[in-house]
Amino acid sequence: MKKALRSSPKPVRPSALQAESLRQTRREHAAETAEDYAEAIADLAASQGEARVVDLARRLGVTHVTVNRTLARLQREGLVSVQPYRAIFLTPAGRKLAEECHHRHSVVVDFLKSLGIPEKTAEIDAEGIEHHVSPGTLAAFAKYTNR
Amino acid sequence: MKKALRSSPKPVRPSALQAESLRQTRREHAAETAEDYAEAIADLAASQGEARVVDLARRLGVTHVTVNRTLARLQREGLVSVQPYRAIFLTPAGRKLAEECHHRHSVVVDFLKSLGIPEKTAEIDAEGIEHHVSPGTLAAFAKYTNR
DNA sequence: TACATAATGTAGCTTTGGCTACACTTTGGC
DNA sequence: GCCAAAGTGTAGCCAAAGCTACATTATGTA
Repeated sequence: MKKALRSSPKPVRPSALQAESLRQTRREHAAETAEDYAEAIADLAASQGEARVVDLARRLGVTHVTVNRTLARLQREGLVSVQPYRAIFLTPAGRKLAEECHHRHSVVVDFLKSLGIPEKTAEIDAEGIEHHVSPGTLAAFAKYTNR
Repeated sequence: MKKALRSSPKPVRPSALQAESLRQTRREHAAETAEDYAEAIADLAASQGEARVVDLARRLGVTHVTVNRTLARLQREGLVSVQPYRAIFLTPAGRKLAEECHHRHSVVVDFLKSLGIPEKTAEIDAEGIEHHVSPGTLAAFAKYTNR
């Protein structure tokens, strides 16, 4: 084998770190859906009294079928409580998650706006960014916003 | 139906905007993998002369099987060129993507570090954030870093 | 040159999250 | 109280991205 060319034992850059970062990013991904749902359910409950499947579907931009199946998973995971043809409720764990998400979302949006980014762009980018912000980075964002 | 409670025609918050944001975030998601692969291949080619499946697997933190199947997709999409048992090459489109990603990654990492976030955290968070940063936000990041 | 080992490829499974099409419940209004 | 329409549920399809187990190819070295 051409040792010099193929898989040198100690690569120039710490690929192990990058691999771990990417692995973490991927792991987070399943949780992102849960966060979006929790936040949407909390919002709907606050603004309309209860969250229904159609409302969630509209809100999340998917069909009611996808909402249904995802809710089943979230129930397995103990975040929501669903009964056929009834409104959707967050469990205490789900409520906690929703609150954390809402807070994180606000911090990210405010931070982006304080950088001079227009509201609409800030909202769109925050939706993607918020799930990947570590506590330390979130704190730095908050600190900058209130500087 | 309880009109007041269920799916009021004009919700308080612009849920259509949120739905669109989320839809966009999801759409981007398939592209994230492509970006990670393009960047990794370019990096490996630069540092080791060529990119091989095992190197990519190590780098991305997945098995060689996953790398293989993903490469097949990226070839369908015209980003890489692969031949059995041969090194992996980026097409011009793939190279362009890799350069953009590398640039975006650098900007995000430098920005986070300039906020006082430690290098390691900055790297990890950037890996998740970089795929969701719009051009406008990226420009704002760069401007802040060089302020 | 032969062969052991590393690299690569393939088969087939899983989960997640999309979808359409169709079936069944609820419910508001007549 | 009926019934159409809205809401909800189910069946079954797809693609992406992960995996293990096994088969095949390349290649450095003895």
